[in-house]
Amino acid sequence: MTKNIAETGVARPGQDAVSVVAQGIPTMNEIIGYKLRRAQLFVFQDFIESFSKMKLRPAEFSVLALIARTPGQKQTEIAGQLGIKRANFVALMDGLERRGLAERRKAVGDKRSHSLHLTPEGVRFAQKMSAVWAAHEQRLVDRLGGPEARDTLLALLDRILDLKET
Amino acid sequence: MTKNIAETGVARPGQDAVSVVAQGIPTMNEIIGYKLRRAQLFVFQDFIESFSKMKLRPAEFSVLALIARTPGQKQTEIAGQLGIKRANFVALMDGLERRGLAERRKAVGDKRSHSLHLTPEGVRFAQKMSAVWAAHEQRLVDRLGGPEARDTLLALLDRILDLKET
DNA sequence: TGTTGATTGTTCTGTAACATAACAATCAAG
DNA sequence: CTTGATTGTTATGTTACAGAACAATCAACA
Repeated sequence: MTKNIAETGVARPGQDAVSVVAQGIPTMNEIIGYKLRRAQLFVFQDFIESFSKMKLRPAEFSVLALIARTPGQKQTEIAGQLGIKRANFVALMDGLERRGLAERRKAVGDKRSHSLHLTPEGVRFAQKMSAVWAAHEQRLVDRLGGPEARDTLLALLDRILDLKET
Repeated sequence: MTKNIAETGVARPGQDAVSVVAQGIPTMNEIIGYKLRRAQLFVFQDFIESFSKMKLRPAEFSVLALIARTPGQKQTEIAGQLGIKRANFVALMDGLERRGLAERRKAVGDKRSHSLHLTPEGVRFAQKMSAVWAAHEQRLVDRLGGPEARDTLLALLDRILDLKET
């Protein structure tokens, strides 16, 4: 019995030879986590480029979107919804406040907490922001092959995320 | 005409009141990049916990898997396939070599480059690694609802990644 | 009322991932 | 043999993220 290339694993190194030790070892294409990470990196790349002119990062976008939709929430609430530690949220909010887009107001019933709101300029900013985002999102939908494909993707991602513990 | 809660945006702050400024502003659930990131974080979390005992991080896993499948490739080649800068690859490979799992050999035709290989111990390690990974991956497939759902997900992620720059 | 334990925002600190620039050794091509 | 590109490496900086600790404030209760 003559050993073939795959068994020796020495010929044409790095070309298309596959070693014997590859038994049961997955290809990168089969790994959900890997594909997920690459796709997320690509999407974020497009997002960041889309917002380079507005100087807005993904985390800042999500904070503004949340405040715009339901103003008056406390810092911990917003941070919690986005999975951001409240310690790390401080600097983020500082930036938005310094840029005059959002502001902290003393919460009425609780002197510890701050309720978050958009400034008038922040409202205008959020409108432009949404338009830029819509173009970005449309680009992704095009790549996916249509709105149905996007819905399918979002539903699958929800299956991974839903029922976190149990 | 009486203004309702949504129009004033002041009543029951932070509960279910939705401000007027929310026109056109997306919910987090509609944002592909956001869902993608949350899902990727969740999957990596499960991955990291699965490999906490073996002390193996995702990047190290992928490097070992790549070397196992096609040994003899140069550092830059492996790094390139994984999207890792060759500068950052050095420390990663140092770690694998220090643990006796992989090794750099002088490439035959090129005195600059190193060809990467698994040690005998690295081969055994890669086998166990694959078993642990299989369990992790199966957990994800279960969440997704079956192998077909996984295939659909991977296909959709490929659509995002393929044809990078037209 | 006064005390105790939890919560909120904050600061400080550390770690890991990632990018960029520069360098010596080596290659490849004219 | 010279010039320009490539390989691995070091050094450095930036960013995201986690944890501990703290003062101010709240909520509950003896």
